[in-house]
Amino acid sequence: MTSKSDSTRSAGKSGPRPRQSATLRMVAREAGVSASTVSRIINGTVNVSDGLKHAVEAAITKFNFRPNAAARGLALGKTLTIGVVAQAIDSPFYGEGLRGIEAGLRQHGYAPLFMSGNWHEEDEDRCIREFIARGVDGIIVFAGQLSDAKLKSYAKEVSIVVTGRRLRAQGLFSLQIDDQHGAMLAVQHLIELGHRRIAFITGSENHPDAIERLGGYRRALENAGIAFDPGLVAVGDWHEEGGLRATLELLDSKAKFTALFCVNDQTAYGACLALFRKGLSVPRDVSLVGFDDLPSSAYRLPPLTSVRQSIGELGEQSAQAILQLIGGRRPRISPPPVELVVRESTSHP
Amino acid sequence: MTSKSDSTRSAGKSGPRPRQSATLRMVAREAGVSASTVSRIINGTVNVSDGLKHAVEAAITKFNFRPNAAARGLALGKTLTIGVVAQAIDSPFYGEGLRGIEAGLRQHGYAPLFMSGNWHEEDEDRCIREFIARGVDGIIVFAGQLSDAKLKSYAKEVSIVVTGRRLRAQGLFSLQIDDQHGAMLAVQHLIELGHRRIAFITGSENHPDAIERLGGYRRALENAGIAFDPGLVAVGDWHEEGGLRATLELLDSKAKFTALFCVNDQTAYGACLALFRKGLSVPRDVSLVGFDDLPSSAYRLPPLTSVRQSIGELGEQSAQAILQLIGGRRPRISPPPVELVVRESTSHP
DNA sequence: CTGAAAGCGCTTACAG
DNA sequence: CTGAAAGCGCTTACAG
Repeated sequence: MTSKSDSTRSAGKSGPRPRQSATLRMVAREAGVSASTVSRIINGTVNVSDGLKHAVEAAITKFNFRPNAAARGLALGKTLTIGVVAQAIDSPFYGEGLRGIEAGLRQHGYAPLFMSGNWHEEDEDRCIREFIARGVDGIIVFAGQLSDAKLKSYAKEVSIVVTGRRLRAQGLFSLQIDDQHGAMLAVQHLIELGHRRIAFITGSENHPDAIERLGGYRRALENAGIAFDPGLVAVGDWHEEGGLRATLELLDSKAKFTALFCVNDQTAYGACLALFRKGLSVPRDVSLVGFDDLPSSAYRLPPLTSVRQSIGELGEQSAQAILQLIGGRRPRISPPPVELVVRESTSHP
Repeated sequence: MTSKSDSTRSAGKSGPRPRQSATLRMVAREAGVSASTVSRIINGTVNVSDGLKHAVEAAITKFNFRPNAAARGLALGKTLTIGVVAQAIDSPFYGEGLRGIEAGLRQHGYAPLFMSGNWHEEDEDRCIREFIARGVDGIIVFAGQLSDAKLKSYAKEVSIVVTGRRLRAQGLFSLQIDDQHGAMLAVQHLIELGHRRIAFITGSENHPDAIERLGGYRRALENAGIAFDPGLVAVGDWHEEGGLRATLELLDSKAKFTALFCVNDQTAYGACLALFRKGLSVPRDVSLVGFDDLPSSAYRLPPLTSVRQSIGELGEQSAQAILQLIGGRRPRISPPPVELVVRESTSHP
């Protein structure tokens, strides 16, 4: 960065630290046995006398020995690592799912390797290749844009669990929350309150979750004998900004509505601000429902009615599923239920 | 889970998939050279004729070869992996930093291994041990509770970059945002608007960031000749809930204040709801300032004035720093600046 | 029950 | 420039 001579000089001062942790051999010598024996004791693949066991354990403690993961991985052909294609590691919504994955894996000695797919097919593809190169034992694709075909093809090389779509194939398991049902709960709630003109802001038009939620919206209307009006649907971007923009569009279009269902909470946050800017009050002028039930949603003004999906649980289930798949078992797991959480952003029209 | 015979049966049907990716040897044979040569070509440690190079590249493409990371790690003594002790992988604030780390590392062929420390000394400790066992090349401790002594001690085994505190030691580099300055910006802004009775809600009492921000608050008051009143300080928990509770306490205590500075945005969200519940309006009755400038803060009602710290940039810098440290260079990096973002939650008293 | 040996897939001095 | 060989640290049939 600065002058070359300078960086060279400081390199001389503090060179790279040697990684000189203890090895199996050192422990074995200390305990007076062979490396094989130590290995077997550590892995519990043998019964030994208490004395020996104690001696080995003492040596392990003394050296603070922990088996080298790379060596073990190489010998075993597995790494106790699961690659996780996270779409956006900083998403307020998905984060909880990643946490669930982490928790679910840890119980079994596995650790997740997270990489961001950025909702971008190419990036997700790169992640998966990288994971395979790193020899992960399995991969969890937490939502995303990858084509079903590609996923199936990778599943021939490595076990894969994918969330957010329905897909069956050898070595592949999918787990999906019932988006359509969730959307129906939201819209039915509005209908029960007496609303007839209910607008909807979707995420992106081609996203499976968005399609499912739109489907639920339409079905709920239909069940109530309310005609679907395309003029009441606007497209956002899953974020606050899109919600703001889409709501302004809806408002400008002069379409009349007394309630607004948003494809997710972030969109609803944006919608809220748009309504505020136009001098409209929630829920007095417009009832508002989101989807996801983000932690913050209970603290909005007013607290937001939303559809809760336990994404954390979905993460845990994904972890279980991939472990079962790796173990050669076909997972039998059904996704966590969705549930409507009624707060103060909805009322009678 | 279910009946034993059942799970055994399905195991028979779809056993664990073999990981049979190509090896160096296969590529070498295909290209008609030795494994050494292929290795050298891949690593660019040799100049070869174009013909040979093409032959090898063709073989690599044909087999879709990617070097086995465990083997390479074992041979090289490094893994191209950096362990990251994230406190809460699902935090709306820190997530952006993790993303920055990921981006910063990728540019150099490194990948992060994230684990959650949960703001819990024991967990953080476990993470670090696990990382060392996995042979990571370096560790980034992204904030947390670990004692300085422990950190210094680990730094003898592996290079460490830690954020959120100031600490110097061999093999260790720390990076800290200027919390005190940020807090001063916030409080000065309130003072300039004409506020004299300014309350503060802190996070946890012993957290370094909280202490620094409290310090900034006090200094700004002092600079303006306003006496510090302990009755105007309440303790939250960094989350909405604590902000809500602390604000109610403040309100119930009958302490008079026209402005409220919160240790972070999530706390401010909670405060906002508390004020609303008490029939107070922001900013008419109380001006409100947060800290962090979460993406959602621009979409609060009203949009929240906050102190922005570029946590994403901090993540990137941490990545650069750890790579430099590993390379034996002493990092020269100064943390990203803080900046006040004025929105609509503050006004004259 | 336990040890010596081979092997996991790569890299890199060491010789040609 | 290129190959054969040794070695990274572990696990696990294979013999005793």
